[in-house]
Amino acid sequence: MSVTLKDVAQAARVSVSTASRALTGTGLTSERTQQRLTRIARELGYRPNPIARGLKTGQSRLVALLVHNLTNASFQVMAEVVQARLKALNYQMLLCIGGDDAQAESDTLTTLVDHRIDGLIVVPTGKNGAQLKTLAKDVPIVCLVRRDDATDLETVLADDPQGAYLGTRHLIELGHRRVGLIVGRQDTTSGRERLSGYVRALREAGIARDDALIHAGHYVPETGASCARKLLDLPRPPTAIFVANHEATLGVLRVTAERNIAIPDDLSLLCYEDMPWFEWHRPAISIVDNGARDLANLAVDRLLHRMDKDNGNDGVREYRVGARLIKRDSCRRIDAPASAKSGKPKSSPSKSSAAKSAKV
Amino acid sequence: MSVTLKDVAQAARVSVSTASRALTGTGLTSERTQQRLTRIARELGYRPNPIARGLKTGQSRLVALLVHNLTNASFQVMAEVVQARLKALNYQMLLCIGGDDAQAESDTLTTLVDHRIDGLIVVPTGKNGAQLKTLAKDVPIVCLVRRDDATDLETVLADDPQGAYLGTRHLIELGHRRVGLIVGRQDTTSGRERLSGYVRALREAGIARDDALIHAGHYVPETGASCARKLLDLPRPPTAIFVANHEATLGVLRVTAERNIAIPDDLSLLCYEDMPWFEWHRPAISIVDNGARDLANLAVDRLLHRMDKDNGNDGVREYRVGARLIKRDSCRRIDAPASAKSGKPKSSPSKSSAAKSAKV
DNA sequence: CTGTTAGCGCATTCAT
DNA sequence: ATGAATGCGCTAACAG
Repeated sequence: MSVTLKDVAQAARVSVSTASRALTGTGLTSERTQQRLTRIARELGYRPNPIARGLKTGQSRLVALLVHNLTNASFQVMAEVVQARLKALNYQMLLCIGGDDAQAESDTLTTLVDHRIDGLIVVPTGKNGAQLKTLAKDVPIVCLVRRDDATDLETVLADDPQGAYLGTRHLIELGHRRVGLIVGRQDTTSGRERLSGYVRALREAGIARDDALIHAGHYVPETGASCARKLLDLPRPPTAIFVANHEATLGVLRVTAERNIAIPDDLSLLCYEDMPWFEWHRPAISIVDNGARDLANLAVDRLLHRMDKDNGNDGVREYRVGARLIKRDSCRRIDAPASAKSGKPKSSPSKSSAAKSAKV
Repeated sequence: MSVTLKDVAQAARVSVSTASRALTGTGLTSERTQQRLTRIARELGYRPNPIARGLKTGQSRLVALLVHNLTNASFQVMAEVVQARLKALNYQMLLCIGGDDAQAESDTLTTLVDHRIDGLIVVPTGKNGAQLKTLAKDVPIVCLVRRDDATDLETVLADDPQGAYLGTRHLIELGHRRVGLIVGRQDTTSGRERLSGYVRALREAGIARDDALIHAGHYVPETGASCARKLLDLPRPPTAIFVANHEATLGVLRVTAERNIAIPDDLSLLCYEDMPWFEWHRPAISIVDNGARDLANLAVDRLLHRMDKDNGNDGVREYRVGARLIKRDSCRRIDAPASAKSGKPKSSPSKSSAAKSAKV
């Protein structure tokens, strides 16, 4: 079927080992045979068999990325980035989707090491720490986005405390004193950290924390919808909502639409993690950018580093990729904390007539 | 490092071959040793090495999916579906992203067969037909979404002619006589077929085709924006736009927003291929569902079929997954083809008051 | 610098 | 029903 090293060797009248050395460029062959072999190999259309090579070397040229899904925009760009980076280095990406499920994660992990992957980037569920720890002895692992507290693996995290802080502070600076927060499950790193950033911004501004304004939930649109309703049904509803649970954003928008709440006129909206359509949306949605692209790149960097030299457990550390506030059009300044609006019409005719007040 | 078959054999005091037979369940061993070996293997934590096995059998338990990107919602669900299906069968998915680039596709393809993938599902660019044809001799291949005309590979397509027809007819039935079409590049299967479906619906309705209403372009949001502008700047702009170029949808929405064109009051909008946020959007966006999930499932089915028995080139055929019209809220009935509207204000209060004018 | 030998872990042929 | 032997394609000692 396909030409093997043996074929090349025979054609060149050398031994297989010489052929191997020449083609792998170990520098242990004469310049001449090196070039000759290379040429012959090319002519014959020789392609080394990674399987055979892998059996010998214990390497597979396979690197796995384990994420929860491909619905989350951050995971999408991470997958794209990782795959692009790896391809450039002649690695193939094994993309696995764990659904944030402990069992699925566990199964996948064992299968992956079975396949002798050369490296792994994983968004851990946090429930298979022991297993991860064990596997880490055999294969370089980098955790991404979430930390697995039961391990001491190299980890690349978003700076969620900072991101949530920046976002919240932004809203406060715009005059909002009642900022609703819809955040992720508190058993996840990001969920907890974003809450903490929010709390800190409040504290710094001397605003009392009001737990009625804080809702944590699963990473699904429905969470956004139900939490938004709860917030808006409050006797004194928030003037701004910070949706720090990416997936929940859709649900929140749905509710504001249902209730004819104009953004940003009636309510300021700030979301976490960018999505392609956020900036095309009307109004363009302001966000706290978690830096998905940079997170992925850094994770790859770190993984390659550990794969390269066997940097054992030395220098295992945690990295943070800073968050950035990207102001678009979904947050507005408010003066009067509540009560009647001054409402001068805004330049945006299709919007609620109350628009203008936003500006001042 | 890890326990090998040899270890198991030794522990069981049998030969490696017996161990192999027992564990692979060839039925060529006594029931007793079979069970005994299984038990011992489990106790020892034996995991077969796919690399070694692959070297022998020529199989890798690896199946590749080659798509253009992960931005397109259809590709996202396809990746998720393929990966889920394969995982259940103990295959790993190699996800490759070709960017709709001929060179990248070509490179990727060779790398994949190097890795001895057991099967391939590919959304072809259409520019590497010869190569695909060659590879198909070595590995089962199923084309997805696009056909590569230079090959005779098993292909799973969306029923784009039907989908575009259904969508266009729907708009016509709502009273629209001037339906703008923003469609994909005409050098792609789907681009051509969607145009043809549109044309057919027009013809059946006795509406003359107006090329000023038809725009084809690359699969990017910018296409949608520029094409939408051209359409809306027409002396007699369309009363409905059918965005049959998925990626272009964002651009179209941007323009309608910029211009304060209310949907569906001023303009009906119908899109192709679903996205999670379409139904959360306000107004919820009506779509022609290409059936991404079913497409992927069928592709996997066909691939498995060919992988299973070596069904050579027998029964190579093309499959179509029917499209479905999903009516939501972005299309409305119009009565007067042109002129002043009878304009009953719609239930959508937050929309522009200027809405009407766009109509004429 | 090159050829010979050995073996990675496993499946499979051929004996028995 | 089982063991011994062979080789998948390649790399890596070990000699020369």
